[in-house]
Amino acid sequence: MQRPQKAEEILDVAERMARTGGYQGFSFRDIATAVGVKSASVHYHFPTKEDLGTALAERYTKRFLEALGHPEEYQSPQSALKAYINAYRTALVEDGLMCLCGMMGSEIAALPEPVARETRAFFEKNITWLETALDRDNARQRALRIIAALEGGMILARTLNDPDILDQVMEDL
Amino acid sequence: MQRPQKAEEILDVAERMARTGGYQGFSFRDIATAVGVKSASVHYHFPTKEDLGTALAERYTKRFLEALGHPEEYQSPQSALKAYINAYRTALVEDGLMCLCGMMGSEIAALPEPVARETRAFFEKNITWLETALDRDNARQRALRIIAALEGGMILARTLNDPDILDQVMEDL
DNA sequence: ATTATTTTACCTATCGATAGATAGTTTTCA
DNA sequence: TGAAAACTATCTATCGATAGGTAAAATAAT
Repeated sequence: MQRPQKAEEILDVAERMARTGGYQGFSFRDIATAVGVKSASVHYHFPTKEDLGTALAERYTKRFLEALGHPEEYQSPQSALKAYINAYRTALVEDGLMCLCGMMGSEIAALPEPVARETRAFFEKNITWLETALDRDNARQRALRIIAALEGGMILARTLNDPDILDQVMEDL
Repeated sequence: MQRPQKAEEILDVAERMARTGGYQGFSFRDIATAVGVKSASVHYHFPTKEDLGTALAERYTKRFLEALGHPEEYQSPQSALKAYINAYRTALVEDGLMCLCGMMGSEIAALPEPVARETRAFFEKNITWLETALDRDNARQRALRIIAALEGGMILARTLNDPDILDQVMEDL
């Protein structure tokens, strides 16, 4: 069930492109060139763009949640929240990129259904993670607020070219 | 200096497309078809896509701020904020579309510089508007938080197909 | 030898953009 | 006033580049 190494390489390149220009921001040709193969080889691993987009969102969601671990394992809701916010900060500062699903979420009405479904799944799972981590009244509302602030904060920080904005937005939230 | 009627029609159609699929989400051909002319005629009014994208962001920003009016004219910071939030809710619920500049902001690294500049201007002007409206300590930070919550809230509301999410995110903020 | 992978070579459709032409309108000026 | 010139807005036709996608042949790995 594990993916061939080349397929992972393709996903790596495609993810960077998608987190820069969205679903329409990557092409088989450009990916192939960056990986050092022909575009037909990309089609071999991911027959259609829909397949590639779906795999992209799936892997992104899986990695994101795995990096966080289980919310119950944190010592306090505060430390879990801190880790959650830090995951976004890392994406923004170290990768210098948007959140893949924030990107594709804003394009949701233009996505093929399977890609849209997987994008939705990212947010649903994130909401659940935060609800569990926060564990008190209005947990869902608080989860929504945190995710919205992070996604919007990333847009602001990147657009205005000031990574500190993300921290300013999240301070004491 | 006023734009021909046809040019406005082109911008109307292009805006709807851009607010669905981003900067790469509209094409001269699709716009032309929707307006009922040939793509060469769209190029006549807007020579390059860069020109069209810039005009799109400019007009969007102008209309958005004009609809809000001057922040000093509101009776209280609360009522100004309420009006500001309502502008986003209208965009989401009535138009059923993302904020144009939230959309393009997430794509910022993939935009031609003039389009990126105009997108930045939207947020700078919005921050200034809110800073004036709020008028107290930490006004900039509060402005950033409000805009981030609204842009992120729109993404969540649209992705999860639940307009109420925007209100839940903004409640008492 | 068989399977997994990649390549060559191509297809159709669309992209942004341009050239050249043509009516219709507006402006200039003798 | 009326002819000449310029401008507006559109068209047809085409460009080179790129999009996603496919079939068949070649190569690599087991």
